[in-house]
Amino acid sequence: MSERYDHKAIEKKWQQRWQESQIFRAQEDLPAGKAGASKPKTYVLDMFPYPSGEGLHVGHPKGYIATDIYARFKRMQGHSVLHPMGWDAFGLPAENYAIKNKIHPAVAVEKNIANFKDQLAHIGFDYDWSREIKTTDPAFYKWTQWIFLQLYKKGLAFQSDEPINWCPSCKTGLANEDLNGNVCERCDTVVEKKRLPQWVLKITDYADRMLHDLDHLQWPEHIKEAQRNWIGRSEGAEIEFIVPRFKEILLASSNESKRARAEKLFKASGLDIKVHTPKSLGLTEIEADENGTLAENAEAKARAYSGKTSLPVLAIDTGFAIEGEDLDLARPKRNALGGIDENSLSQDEVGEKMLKFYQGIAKKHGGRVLAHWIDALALVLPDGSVERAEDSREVILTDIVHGEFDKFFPVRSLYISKTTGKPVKEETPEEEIKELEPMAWAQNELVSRPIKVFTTRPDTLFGASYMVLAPEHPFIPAMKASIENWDEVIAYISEASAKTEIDRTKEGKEKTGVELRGLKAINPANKEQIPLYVADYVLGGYGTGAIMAVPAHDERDFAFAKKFNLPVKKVIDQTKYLIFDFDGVIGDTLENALLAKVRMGFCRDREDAYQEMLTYANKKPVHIRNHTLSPEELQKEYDWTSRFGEEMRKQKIKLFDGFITEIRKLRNTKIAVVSSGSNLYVRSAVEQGKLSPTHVLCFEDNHSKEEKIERICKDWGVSVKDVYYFTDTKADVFELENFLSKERIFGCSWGFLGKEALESVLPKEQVLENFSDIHRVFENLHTDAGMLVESGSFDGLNSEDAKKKITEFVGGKMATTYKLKDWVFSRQRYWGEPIPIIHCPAHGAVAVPEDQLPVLLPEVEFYEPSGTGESPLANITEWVNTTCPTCGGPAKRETNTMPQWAGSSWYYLRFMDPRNDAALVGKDKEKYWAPVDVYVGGDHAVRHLIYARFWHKFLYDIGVVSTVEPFARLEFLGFILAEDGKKMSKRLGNVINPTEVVANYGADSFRIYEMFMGPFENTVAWNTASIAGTTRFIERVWRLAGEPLSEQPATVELEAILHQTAKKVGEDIEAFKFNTAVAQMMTCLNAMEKAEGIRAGQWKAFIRLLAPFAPHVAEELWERLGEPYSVHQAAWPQFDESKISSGTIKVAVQVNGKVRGSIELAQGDTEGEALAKARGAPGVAKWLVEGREVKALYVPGKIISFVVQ
RNA sequence: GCCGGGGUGGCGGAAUGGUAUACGCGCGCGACUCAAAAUCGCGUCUCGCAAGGGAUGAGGGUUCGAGUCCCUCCCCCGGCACCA
Repeated sequence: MSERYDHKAIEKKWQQRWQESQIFRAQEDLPAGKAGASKPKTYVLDMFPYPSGEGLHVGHPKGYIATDIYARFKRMQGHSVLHPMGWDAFGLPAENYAIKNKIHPAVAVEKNIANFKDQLAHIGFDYDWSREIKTTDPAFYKWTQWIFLQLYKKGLAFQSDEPINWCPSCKTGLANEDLNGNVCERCDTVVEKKRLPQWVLKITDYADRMLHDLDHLQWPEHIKEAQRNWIGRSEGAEIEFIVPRFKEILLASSNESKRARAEKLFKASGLDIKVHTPKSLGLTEIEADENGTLAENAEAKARAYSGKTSLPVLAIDTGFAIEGEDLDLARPKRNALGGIDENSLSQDEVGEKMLKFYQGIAKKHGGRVLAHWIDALALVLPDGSVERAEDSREVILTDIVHGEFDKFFPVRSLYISKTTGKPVKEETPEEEIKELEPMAWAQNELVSRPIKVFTTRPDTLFGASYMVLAPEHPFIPAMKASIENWDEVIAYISEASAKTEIDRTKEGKEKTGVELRGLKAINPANKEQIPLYVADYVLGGYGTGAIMAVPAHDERDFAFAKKFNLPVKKVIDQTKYLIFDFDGVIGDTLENALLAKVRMGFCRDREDAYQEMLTYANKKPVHIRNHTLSPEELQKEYDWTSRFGEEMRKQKIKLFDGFITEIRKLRNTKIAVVSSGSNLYVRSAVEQGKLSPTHVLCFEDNHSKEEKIERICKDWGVSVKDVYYFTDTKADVFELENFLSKERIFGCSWGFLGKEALESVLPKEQVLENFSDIHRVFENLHTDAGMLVESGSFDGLNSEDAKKKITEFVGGKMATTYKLKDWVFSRQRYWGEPIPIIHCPAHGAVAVPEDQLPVLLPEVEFYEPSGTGESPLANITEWVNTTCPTCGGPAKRETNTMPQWAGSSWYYLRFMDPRNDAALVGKDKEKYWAPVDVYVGGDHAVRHLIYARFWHKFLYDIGVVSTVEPFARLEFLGFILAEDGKKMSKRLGNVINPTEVVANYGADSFRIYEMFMGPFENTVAWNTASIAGTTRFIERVWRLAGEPLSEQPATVELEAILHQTAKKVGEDIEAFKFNTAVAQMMTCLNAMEKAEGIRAGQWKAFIRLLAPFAPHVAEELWERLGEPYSVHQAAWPQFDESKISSGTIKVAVQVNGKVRGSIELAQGDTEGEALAKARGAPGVAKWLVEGREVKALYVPGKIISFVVQ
């Protein structure tokens, strides 16, 4: 075989043969035979491409090659493999392409698909084309529509006209996921908010499950993290703050005790409200003539009259609320209405009269009429809109219309029935009546307005010193009448809404905002009145659109507070205590005493210190650990510690120095020293200013050292009250426990006594044993958590506990919010699946009956978007006009279409059963193939995957699929950049066409090159010059195939390499480490070229290993070896673990950590033999004689290591 | 800012805590050739004549032994980003 490898001819030959023989057709090996011979299955899937007009560049096939290799590998391992391909052909890009090139999108898509398929064909993929699908095929989108209908039936698809993102360039609404920040991801146009009727899918219902199930998926961490980010779950609490509406309130009753009681109750809720009674104001009746002219009155400008009680209802300055459900309506006196007898008139007629009366007053008195006059009325504002009167006390009236009283006058009794819990009725017996809690008074709608906030830190509630509302918060217009600086506020709001979020961010996060003057909120925890602001750093779309601001414990709030000079109140003490038992580290042993002398600089070395101590011992007894030692005993002790204590000694010095270093890094940490104070190390550290203890804990069994401790405290600057004795007297234990009950305490000790003591009073996890623990606990802990201070009865609690307790205390509830928003599912474009809904004037939105699916996308001549927010389909009257499935009456079709992501959210299911007419996937087939075992792709990490997971979980819930997750394993594909390191694009002219590469270098070479470029998930620049390497590799294989095979027994070495290769290639393919698999095959080839001879079995094994990577050349060589077609159906080579090593092992020999030589070890060598060989090894012996050998280490198969001194 | 992943020759990159730089590209030298291409062989981190020494972003720690584990800092890539 001396001819050159003719890749063109050979590739063509086998590509044809594969197609004809259909060997890659996926076959369900259904366990129908039940003989138990069911093959394992593997479903390998690429993210199906959108067939763009640009065609494929070399980056696209990278993933396809990987799945192709994987699929071929699995097939050779005896799996039944599904490896399909299809087209994601709906969507904006296809439509925009069509508009630009003046081709119908359907035509363009067909053309592009043909082009793609042609390009793919040259690379030699094993796709099962019999299962090809495309999302634009009615037989496919019938089921996309079907899924939509199921969602609709379960209430998960609903209509909404909330403002959505509108791209003025693409002329369609977009989902949040379709944006980059605030610009359309397709055209970089800044999106606008537009109110359009939209279909929305309730993806948020699945947020928790999608989050939770991520943990079980074999996906790259960064993709899981992106999903978690996007779902953005945060746990916290919803808490209501109330904003009082009035400074003064008028009670309907003139009962003085009631008045005092009301005032007291308001006060208890933090409301500073003056309560009046008609009597206290000296008001009796309204005085106005029929023209609306009010009589002069120093305080009241009018009075009114009601069926039961005469009372004034016109405000003096600040407005009033009226209590009492028996109060109908504040009415003018009969003479003010022209002396009519109301009873002779109908209610409407009375209304007419009163309307005129009110209008008269409004006209005469500057048009200002205060609320209670008009609680029963609605206001027509200058712009024509109607507003509820009760919210508009200072609105200028141009007109007043009569309204339904009950609807507009929400009076609540301050008394409720004990049994029903409802406001009392007149006939309710006294003993049945229960007064509402103070808070309920305060929360009465007449008295206050609530603002709900979401916070993750309810534990900081006592530190909330102001509130901030998002500019779009509805509270602001609702309270317009009470806002003193309305002009300023409305100016800020309109400015903020004109700014895009990008602008907001660009402005360097400089905080802006405006106070809502005239309003105060009540902090529910401490009843303090706090100001309200509107500021754009609070987002309308997240949480409740309002926050409580805790500047002391939130960065953003802090920045804002600083700018607006707002109080910062610290309520979390982040100080942590570290209890440290120094005596435990440097205990009272001889060794430590000696070391202390050295460290203190009194002695040169240990020996020196000992001599000094010995001199001392000869004069006076030496005390060590409460023992008195004679000089002889001292000598004994010294010898003993010299022998056994060296290691310990070294360690202790390290420990102590290390500890001091670490502890000095700690901030917000108070250090309690456990010490009798005699320890020289501690003293030296304190004296050198390295350590500043704040507390001293004395673990002594009596107070005998009290005096000494106090002296030391003085030296150290520790207050005596911060000394705690730990003795067995109850009082002391109590005191210590008191100190230790602060949960920010950690103990650290290496001494037996100290450690035991600490463990007896601290939870085990708070007793630390080494520096890294200390560091972890003190630096990496959430710095925001801590112990509560200045928080009333909650002082001393830790953040975690306080969260629940404070939330409960203020009547809030624990809540969870998500960043994920419901999926805006309508597109005002032509090229998408029609939404199968019919709008009937009588029955509203009606689902198209399932037997009428698919709703075909009509043929049109003009498919350009209208730009008005109407779909182009709206103009096709013959399509739009239909009949209602419910009543048969005339109705209109929904004209919006689905987004591009619809089809791709379930297509992987269709591949399992692509031609099924009765179901989107047959149950048996689904059970056989699901889930996708390996899913390969890049990009789309968030959107496509989140949408598909959502739909899949829904399909699971309605019993269509049997797995909770669609993609068991995901492999992320790194992109290929152009040779210039930039993204490949037609515009930059740096696109490399795979068809050309294949033509020049061959498909197998191309495939191997793409796999060999680097780790699969890496983004690497294309380098045409480097393909030469893989081309050479293929050609060398070809050439070696021309050599005669050997009849000789295989050499151990070559056999070993082959088994290693079989092992590594298989493992690497499984792990998607194709680059190292290729490297191993190259190594193997190098070895085979150098070998004396290759046996037939070895060569055949190699060809099979190569087959998934280079299917054409492998197939050709396989045939030439006389083996039956096809190599891709041959069995994957097994390896023999015992043959992986070649009998002798080369082992390195280290001396003091440096490699000095290496030896050959035979399989059966014992440790002794190995060490003996190593000692005699060239280059090693010389290093061993130079020093005293103290340690010899043998790690079998790895290394021999000597330590010498 | 937060989260995730990284930082190793001229380049892409290899390395269960065990001889760093496998494999490939590029480059240099040589063989074959009239010559070129192709192919084959040898060499290719760095300082040093050598013995040896030094290098995996910087610094420190643990270990007989660290690219790999721990800590601090710097830089790059990706995601999120005023998310309460």
